[in-house]
Amino acid sequence: MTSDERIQRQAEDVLELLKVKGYKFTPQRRAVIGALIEANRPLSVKEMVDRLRESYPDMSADTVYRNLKVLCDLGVVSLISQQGKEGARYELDGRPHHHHLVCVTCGKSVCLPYCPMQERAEEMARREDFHVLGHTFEIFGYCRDCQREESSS
Amino acid sequence: MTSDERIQRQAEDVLELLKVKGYKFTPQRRAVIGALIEANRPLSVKEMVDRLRESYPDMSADTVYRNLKVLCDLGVVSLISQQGKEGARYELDGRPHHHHLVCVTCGKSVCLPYCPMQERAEEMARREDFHVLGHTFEIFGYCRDCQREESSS
DNA sequence: ATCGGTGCAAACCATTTGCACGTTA
DNA sequence: TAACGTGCAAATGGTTTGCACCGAT
Repeated sequence: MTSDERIQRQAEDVLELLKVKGYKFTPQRRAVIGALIEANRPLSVKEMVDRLRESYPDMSADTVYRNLKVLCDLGVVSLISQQGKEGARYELDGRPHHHHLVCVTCGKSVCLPYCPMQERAEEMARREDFHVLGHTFEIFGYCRDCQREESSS
Repeated sequence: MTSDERIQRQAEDVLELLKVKGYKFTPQRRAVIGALIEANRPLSVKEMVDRLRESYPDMSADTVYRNLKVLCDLGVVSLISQQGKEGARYELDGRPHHHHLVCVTCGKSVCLPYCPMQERAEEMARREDFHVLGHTFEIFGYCRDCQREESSS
């Protein structure tokens, strides 16, 4: 199974899930899902809106927010914690658990197929009577492109 | 050296650093530092303002923001990435490197004297030509108190 | 035809900024 | 007294909400 095939299948899964749960199909909703699939990395709302407006000039940010909320509630999209203030980033779930490298300059993030969560951390949480829901792990710094700009300026 | 002594000494270090760098001492600035020291855990700006207004009823949020910025620039305070939207949290640096347990309900966070950052992650970043500045690791879930409320409601 | 979804505009909220005044060094 | 720091008020920017209309089922 190629990466494209996997992604395509996932798109179908999402659409199927929406149907099952009684959500309607609208071009906008389809486009939001499509944007996340095509990007294959976390996108900020602004990035999504910019991309989407190429095909749907009237696409409004609220619609993107509302659809992201629906997709998060369905568990097919995850909110990546926001480093800096460029707003939140979202990515499609369903791939193996992983984390991110986040650029502090441009905000772009790339996937890091690695997870540092370990038994030791779980146990420390337990000791605090803390009911663990999940965790975040992000490495931040300058991405390739922003290092270039740094040094050339 | 007790924990109190260490903290006290750190307070002096901070004040000394401010003097060296040419910053002025104001009651507000002193109070912001004091609040972080007393809390000994990450505080949100709102929490700080609430505490500070007990002694300085006129304390304004902008002053807190401005002082936090100064302290961050000096490297004595760190911004903890914000889980959810209750605003950012800040904590005094200088203690051993650690991470946090963050409650998704009340936003409170407690320190986790553990760091999962490992050579493997560093290397993956290097492979991406990513210039690492730092990292975040947070475990989120329900704290003791909020579990109680969950079950009793 | 019904009800969910959309765009628009306004509301919100954390954070930042401009400005005139007060305070520290 | 010369900056710097402060409070206030207004601006900013991401996100949410109210509302009337439109389109999917």
